[in-house]
Amino acid sequence: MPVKEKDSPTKGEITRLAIEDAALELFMEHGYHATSMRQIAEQAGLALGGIYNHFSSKEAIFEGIVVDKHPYKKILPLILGAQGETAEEFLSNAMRIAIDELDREPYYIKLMMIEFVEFNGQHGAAMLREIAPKVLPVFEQVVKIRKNMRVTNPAMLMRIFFGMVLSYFITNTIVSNSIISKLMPKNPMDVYVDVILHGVLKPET
Amino acid sequence: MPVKEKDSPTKGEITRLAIEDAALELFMEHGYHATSMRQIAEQAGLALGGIYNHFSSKEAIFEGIVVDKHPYKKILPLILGAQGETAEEFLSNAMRIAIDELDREPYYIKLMMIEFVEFNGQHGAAMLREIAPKVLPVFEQVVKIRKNMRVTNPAMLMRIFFGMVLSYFITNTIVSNSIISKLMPKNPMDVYVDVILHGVLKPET
DNA sequence: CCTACCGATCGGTAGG
DNA sequence: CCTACCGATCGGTAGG
Repeated sequence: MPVKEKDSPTKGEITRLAIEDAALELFMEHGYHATSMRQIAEQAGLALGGIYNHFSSKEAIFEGIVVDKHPYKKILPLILGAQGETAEEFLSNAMRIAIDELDREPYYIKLMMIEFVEFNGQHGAAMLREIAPKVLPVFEQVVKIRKNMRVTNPAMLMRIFFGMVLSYFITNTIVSNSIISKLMPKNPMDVYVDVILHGVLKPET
Repeated sequence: MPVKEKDSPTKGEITRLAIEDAALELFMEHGYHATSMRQIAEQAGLALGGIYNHFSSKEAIFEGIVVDKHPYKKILPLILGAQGETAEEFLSNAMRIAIDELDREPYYIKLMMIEFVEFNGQHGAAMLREIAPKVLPVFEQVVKIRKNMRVTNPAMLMRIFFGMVLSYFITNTIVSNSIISKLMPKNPMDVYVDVILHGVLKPET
């Protein structure tokens, strides 16, 4: 008799995951509409019809990925564990953690952009409704702990933080395909973190 | 005899423009691959086959739009004309001009993202090769005029400037579809401009 | 610039 | 989970 592990995935779960992984890879490369169900099936190692035992449609695969692969589940605990003494330390650490993690698994940024371009942000708004209540308190804490902040609205601070990470990744992709990458400093991430904290100007002393 | 205006567009040019405008609208709504040549033809008011008198393929339409509709032609002169006395004034003005213009014609941000998602940034790198030499000198000037800047690398400053504008728009779209828009300040653009100049922290005085 | 057509491929399903 | 199939639609073209 085989040992029955409580949390070992069933065969169905394995196949479902294989389909999601295959689809994710193809979506990343070509976007949603340019990826066919036949390509996904082949990449996942089963026949076209087999997919429909696990997902009711192509869009259902996309939605499954958006939910199952969301990186905030991994990133949020890391950020919560990385409290610094000052708000400056905390924000700096948090931003590095987020960028590092997304650098290691860059798929999600692109997934968000696919959603934006090919679905007009339908799933994105729903996602935000789920995540915002969990992430917003972190920024409320930051604003409360450190009194002398320029940005005191927690939602706005969250937006700037998130937008900054996004902007780092998009410009990073554009720049790395270009000759002007040679003109960049070696540590663009440090510069980004520094700018969000202190701005591009030196204070007038 | 009809008066012959030197710069009045020919009938062919008018049709070509109508095709580009129709395609742009559809690309904005559904992305590239989800838009069909038949939809473009219908929207432009001609038969499918007629398109091929003006464009050799669907991708050629996209490339035509990327070139013809590029907003830097409109934005760059405005920015050059808006010199402020200090670098702070100049950067602040430049960012407002760029955001205002892109707000009035928001198509281009989305076009860039379509390019990123569905073409993996192929045309984007080519575009950058053309634009960077014209825009980079502006930032070189800024860095030269104002000595006490935190970011002294012109290419990096350009990247941050461009990324900031991008981040403003993407987060703006996400937020405006969401309940958390109520939590935002009334002037998010002012906050954005302030942050890029001075950071989220107040200086330690 | 349109009509009528091409082969290819699409998402999805029936039946086993 | 696969085989074989469906109708619909795709980008593109020939011929006028």
